[in-house]
Formats: sequence, C-alpha cells, structure tokens
Amino acid sequence: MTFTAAIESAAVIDAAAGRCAGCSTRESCLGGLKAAGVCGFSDSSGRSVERGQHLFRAGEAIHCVFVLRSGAIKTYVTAASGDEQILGFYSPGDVIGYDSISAGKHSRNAVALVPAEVCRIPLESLVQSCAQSADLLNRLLAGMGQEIQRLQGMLKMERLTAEQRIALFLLNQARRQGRTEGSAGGYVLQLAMTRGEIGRFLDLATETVSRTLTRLKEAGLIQIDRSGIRLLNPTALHRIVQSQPVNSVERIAA
Amino acid sequence: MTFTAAIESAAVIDAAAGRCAGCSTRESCLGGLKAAGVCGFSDSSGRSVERGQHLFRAGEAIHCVFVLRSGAIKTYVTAASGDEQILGFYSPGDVIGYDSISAGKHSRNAVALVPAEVCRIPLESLVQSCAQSADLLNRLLAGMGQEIQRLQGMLKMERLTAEQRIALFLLNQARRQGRTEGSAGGYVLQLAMTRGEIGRFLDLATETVSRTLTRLKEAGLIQIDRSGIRLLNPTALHRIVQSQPVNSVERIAA
DNA sequence: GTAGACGTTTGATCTACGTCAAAGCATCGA
DNA sequence: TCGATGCTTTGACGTAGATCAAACGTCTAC
Repeated sequence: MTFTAAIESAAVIDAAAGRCAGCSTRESCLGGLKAAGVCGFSDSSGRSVERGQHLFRAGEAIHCVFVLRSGAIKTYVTAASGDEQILGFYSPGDVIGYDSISAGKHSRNAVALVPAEVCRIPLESLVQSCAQSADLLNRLLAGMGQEIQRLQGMLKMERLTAEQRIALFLLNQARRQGRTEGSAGGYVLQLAMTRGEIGRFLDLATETVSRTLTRLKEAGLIQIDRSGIRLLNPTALHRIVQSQPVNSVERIAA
Repeated sequence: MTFTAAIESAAVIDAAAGRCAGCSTRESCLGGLKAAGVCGFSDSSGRSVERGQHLFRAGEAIHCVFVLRSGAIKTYVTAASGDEQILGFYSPGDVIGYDSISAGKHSRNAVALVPAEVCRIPLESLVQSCAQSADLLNRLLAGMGQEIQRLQGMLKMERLTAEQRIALFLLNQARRQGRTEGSAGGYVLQLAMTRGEIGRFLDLATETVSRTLTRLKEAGLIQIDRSGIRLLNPTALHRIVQSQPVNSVERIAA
C-alpha cells in the first residue's frame, strides 16, 4: 500500500478490501461499487485531514477525486484582490473534484473546516473502470450532472435577497445533514463554518449574515445557541424563499 | 431515418454517414468521432430551429444532447415570480444538455435567438458508446467538466461590478466567436441577444446594461452600431475586469 | 407611407446591502 | 485568572444598481 507524493503526509485510515461495506456514505459514494465487487480500485485509500489543512490547492495536478467520509470541507478560490469566494461546502458522502476531471489540474482550493476523513479514488482507474461497468459510468455521469445542477442552483441563489439566501442556505444544510444523520424531527444544524464563511459562500457581508440570522431568530423561526442553529419553523423558511422580495419576515412569520 | 416524437416537427438537415467530415464544429463536438470512425451513432441527425422556437423545455424527458452547428441558442429558467434567468448563451460547436445527463428530464428551457441548426446525439447510444471508446468517454467527461467550470466562472462573475461584468461578457463573447470565425483582427461582435437578455444573463437591469455600454462607448473602448459591437480596445476591457472596483473606466481608459 | 410593437437610451429617485467602527463574548494557552 | 485572539453583534452611513417614467430609434406589416 503506497501513497502518491502529493499526499504522503497523510495518515492512513483503512484501505482494506471490505472497507466500503460498513461505510455510511455508501449510497451516494462512487466507491460503494467496490464492495459490490463491480470494480476494485487497487489503491483506493483513505486520508485524514486536520482542521485548516488543505486537501488540495488550485493549480496542483489532479490524481484523484475524493469522497468525504466524515467532517466538513469547503472549496474556494481567491480573487486577485485577495478576497476569498467559497464555491461549496461538503458533507459526508459528497464527492469532491468532479469539476477538474480531465482538466489536469485543480481550479480551486479545498480545506477542512473540522477534522475530516476522505477516501481517495484515483482518477485513472476510475475512468478506466467506467469502460467495464455501465453502473459506475452512470453513477459518475449522474454525480457530475448533479454538480452542474448544484451550481445552477447557486446561480439562482444570487438573485435572491439576503434573507432568502440565508433561509435557503439553512434549509439546504438541513436537508444535507439529514441524509446521514437521523433525518426527521431534530432539524438542529451543526454549522462547521463561521458567519464570514457563510457570507463568502452566499456573497453577503459577514454583518449581513449576522443581522439576518438575528432577524430570523427574533421572528421565532430559528433558535441560535453556541455551535448550532435549530430550525423551529422550516415551513416559514420555505415561504420566505418563495415569497416575492417585499419584506419577508414580517409578512411570513404571522 | 426517423425522429423521436419529441422533435417530429423538426426539419431534417442531413443525417448521412459522412456528415461530420465538413462540419466546422468538429473539433469541439462530441460527434466528430463519427467521422473518425471511432463511434457511429446510427440515428444521429440534424434539426433546424427557427428564431423563438424551443429546442426543449424544462420538465420534458431527455432523449439526447444537442450540438449547435449554426445560429445561437439561450437556455433559461423562469422563477415563480415570472421573471426569467438566462443560464447560458450557446455558439456553434457548443454542446447543450450536459446538465441533464442522467437526470431524466430537462431542468431548463432552450430557445433559438436566431435561426439555428443542431445535431441530435441520442443519450443512450452516447453513453453506451463510451464503453467502447475511451476517447469518447474522455471527451464527454471533459465537456461536462468544462460546463462545471463555466458555471463556476459565472459564480465569480456575480461578484463583479456591472462594468466588469459587461467587459468580461464582451471579451468572452469575442473569444467564443473567434473559435469558429476568423479569430484575430476584427473583434466585431454579432450579438444575437438583446440588452434585456444580456441583463437577465448577467443579473443586471436592462437600463444598467445600456448605460454601461454607452459609458464604454464614450470612453472609446467599444463602438456600437446597429447589430454589432466592435471591441476597439480589448486590453483596456481586460484591465477593467481585473481592476479593483473603484470607478474603472475613468482610471483605465487613460 | 404610417401604425404598431419592440428595443434602446436617458434621467430622477429609492433602497438593500456594503463598509466603517466599536463594543460584546467565547475559547485557549500560559 | 488573565490577556490575547478571533468571531459575532449592533449601529451609522454611503453607494451601486434597481425601479419608475418617458422619449427615442428601428423594424415589420399593411
């Protein structure tokens, strides 16, 4: 079992054959096919990434895509002016790196927001295996298609007011977290990112994020305590997203 | 030679075997492989679309991706509020429909801005052929990867000022038109879209698009005559895009 | 020609959100 | 315990671009 130079500093998690069997991300992960015996990536292996450590950086050569097993990762680019734009937050089960398949090198940076574990899937064997397995090919195309649709969704987001963006963001996070954790009931979001990072994702100033969250809190739609946001009224949040941008909370919360 | 029900109203252009041979879009088109004998799509065929006619609509089932041979096409979605958001303008050689591969149905509408000709590439045979041809698979993945990067570019665009967006839009259009027409020298853009459509693409009001164009014109960077914009000073336009947003034209044009 | 429909341009005004500033509040190491 | 550091919150103010309104091409149909 060896590592490429690019990640030689990483700690091995578990690259044994049956590894995918008990993985909670199997459904959405490309590598679940390994357990199914459909394809066996010989050097698929894991890596743990510490908080603040980069998984890859823009400009680096690409050798693999990553599947997030646990933790949280953000991808971002840095403008000439120096300020950062966050392109995506990733939760367990997400595949990171579709954008750069067959581009040769990464177009953005990826960094862990909290300690994370990822699976490496070498690009070469992934693409080669697609020739053998129609199922894998379909999963790959579906994953890339979803990434395209996610980005189209973000473009739509740019048209919304600050309040609508925040509401939509909270709902999206809840939906994604529900995928791995117990879905119904709770709706308590563990946000791994800061207000500033939410802002750099939604294209809002930190202050606007903060103000909007307090407004939603005071309207009774959410509850904010340290290291978590509870969605008290997801339906109202939905209404805010849908509503015409004519002061929402006041109209909706009633 | 038959058509699916979805496009039975369309006129046949040319579905003969050697058709790709003389096609100007061969380089960027997936179907160019047909001429190379690498793969032969049995029912790949053409269709002409009139100005204002839809190629497909959101919600419709997907049977194929399209390659634009001539003309211009826009894709858009309509918000609940009724206003339209344009997701992309397509020029000859572009592949339309990557986003919906393996999604089952279209997520957006596609309509011709001027009379257009497209090639249909049935999805099923496209995906199947990827198993046979590594080259085709790579082209497909590359195309989807580029679409992802195009969307990431649009997200970055949203951070720019109106003037920067317009400048970048003009440069992008020039680059894309240069791909098929004679590239150097001219820089005369034939814009198939209205000011309003540019605005609904860049997320700007029609008035802002108009005002910004006149400002660029008065600064001597572009020349506007009926049905065309000439880029007199692409370098200055580039500088505008790169510059910090502190009133650009005045600083740059000097 | 001329009427009508559209697109464009220009001006005046309004507003959501950014920016600047300063004061809370956690968390962590010594 | 106490700074030190970094995140969050709140307030005051400024501005880019939206919106409203109206005049001005330009193209097509008759």
